[in-house]
Amino acid sequence: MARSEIEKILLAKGVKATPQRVVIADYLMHTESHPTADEILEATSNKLPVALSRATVYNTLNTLVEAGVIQEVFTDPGATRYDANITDHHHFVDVKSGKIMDIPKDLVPVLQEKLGEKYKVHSYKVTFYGEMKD
Amino acid sequence: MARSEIEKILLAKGVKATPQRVVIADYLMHTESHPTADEILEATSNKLPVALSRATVYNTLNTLVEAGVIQEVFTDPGATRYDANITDHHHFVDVKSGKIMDIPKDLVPVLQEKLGEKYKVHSYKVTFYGEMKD
DNA sequence: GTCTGCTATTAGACTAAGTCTAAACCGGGA
DNA sequence: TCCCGGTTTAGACTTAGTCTAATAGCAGAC
Repeated sequence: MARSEIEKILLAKGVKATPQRVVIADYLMHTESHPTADEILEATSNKLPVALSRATVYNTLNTLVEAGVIQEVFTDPGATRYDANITDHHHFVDVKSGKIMDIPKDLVPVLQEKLGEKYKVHSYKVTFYGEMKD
Repeated sequence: MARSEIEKILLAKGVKATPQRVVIADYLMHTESHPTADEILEATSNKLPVALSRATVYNTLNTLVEAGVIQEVFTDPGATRYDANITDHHHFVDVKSGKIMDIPKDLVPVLQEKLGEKYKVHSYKVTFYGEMKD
């Protein structure tokens, strides 16, 4: 994904494409991992003439989440993780390595009507815990 | 559930039944909510002649989780929540109030074999987000 | 071009959740 | 009784994340 592509995505979502935002979005869209804010800070700081501030990383991540460019992932305690895969999907956590894998939505049957009348379900997330076989 | 019942449960799980532990387990087993450590601290502090220390609450919760007496719930960022319902079950988060409801396991179809050969699933949790109808 | 005003970025103070440490406190055996 | 292990404790510490107030930078008006 070229740099200008990312600018287009940001603009299309109503977010001004500043260098800091482009660098962070670029990093997230090219990683398979689900990094924390600190990992993002470290990974992106050498991509700009001046290192990003911690506050900017958090500001930017929150802005991108609100704009629907990225998603937050809550699989475990501690740090929030971020995911540029904004299609509706689930997660698999490898309990040995802590690695998180995306699980396509269509592997899991539709669940929202399972709860019955009392609950109006907006969305649901499945988190699998286990081990990868290799 | 009588106080002595809780002592029995703790002992059966190999945990010494100190007053602090009994009070915390007792509170968790009698609440429908999914309290945070701070809420537990506040709710239990008047149940003993001397208020519990924060460290004790965390120590105890971790001990009880390891012993399988209670479960941790990760539905949102911020504080970890605790649940004395240790049967396999899922959660519904009311996005308006933040309240968390238990969803019995049998409302959700079996999912562990859906991922195919590559993944060995130990467990999975479904978190529904939406609104309660009243 | 330059003024103006808004938004973004920044360093660093601050808050909140949780862990760690070292000391004191038990309670059950020898 | 004394000892010894586990438990509790206050408070220091760590870490994730927010807030604040100042600065930087850009886009439009003139």
